[in-house]
Amino acid sequence: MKRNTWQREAVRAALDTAEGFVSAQGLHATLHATGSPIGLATVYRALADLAAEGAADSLQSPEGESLYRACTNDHHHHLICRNCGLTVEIEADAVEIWAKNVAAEHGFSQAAHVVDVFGLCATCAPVAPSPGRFARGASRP
Amino acid sequence: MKRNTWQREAVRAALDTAEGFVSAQGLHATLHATGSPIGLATVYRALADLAAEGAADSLQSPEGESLYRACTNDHHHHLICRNCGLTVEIEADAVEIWAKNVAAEHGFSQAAHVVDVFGLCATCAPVAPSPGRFARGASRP
DNA sequence: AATGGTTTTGACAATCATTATCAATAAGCG
DNA sequence: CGCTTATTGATAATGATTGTCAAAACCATT
Repeated sequence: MKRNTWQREAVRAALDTAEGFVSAQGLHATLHATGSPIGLATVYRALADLAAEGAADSLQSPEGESLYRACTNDHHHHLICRNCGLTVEIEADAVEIWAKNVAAEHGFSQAAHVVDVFGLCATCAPVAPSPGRFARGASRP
Repeated sequence: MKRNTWQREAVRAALDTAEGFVSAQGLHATLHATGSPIGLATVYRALADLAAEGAADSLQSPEGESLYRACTNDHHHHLICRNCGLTVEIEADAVEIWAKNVAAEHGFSQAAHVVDVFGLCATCAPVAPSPGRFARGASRP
């Protein structure tokens, strides 16, 4: 049976509050900063559960960290500033269809896709390109 | 000055030979298996160099491992079997344009994108879904 | 072919995110 | 309230990747 604990609620609340994507480590740090004594392992578990039940979605930053964000439950992709982490949700029906088709054309089933765009947002574009949390090169366009 | 060493050639050759994407660890294991005494750190460095100079492209498996593949130097994306690692190169001009546009529309510059489709290939679809090297859920479609 | 200045290598330690362990705790049912 | 069992959390373990640094290799030059 699944039980409701204040820890899980805390993680869910912190996720809802967070702007853009956050790492499990970052979320744990945030929670601690607000006085919550929640354990790190618990944050990982709660995030994994939320992602599994569709209440959060996850992606990997180019450095390989897993990032999570509260999910509005409809499918979308993300435009992420590689300097400040600002995230914009983008809808892309065209891409959805394309992904499904291209998989089918090659005999693939159960297709999942990773479609995310990293760049510099209008605010960060002028500043020095200090490699922030979202730096290392993805597959080059 | 950049120097040519047999180690770098070995990595390049092993990459060319490999089917689909391989991890640095895997490539190192393969090289050892064929008798090469190359060091693990060297494989990492060689792969990073190859990726930096555009001779290889890299992506992250859903588990967060960095995977590399010899690059044919024109830009494309990948359709990857999450069970056996079979990789199909796919071209997607439409997606290229879409990514560029969506970034521009939101004031983003220097856009890079991560567009890869994971699924089960025709061969693996029937077999039991044993979670192979490419298992954990990406952003759900 | 020998020399010398630099780059590269490789064994190993260090780092860092994530997962496993397992006794102690707390949820929810009766 | 008491019992059963899922959950927590401190810590150890894991596993990929990167840093360190002396020794070896590369290559232009002599």
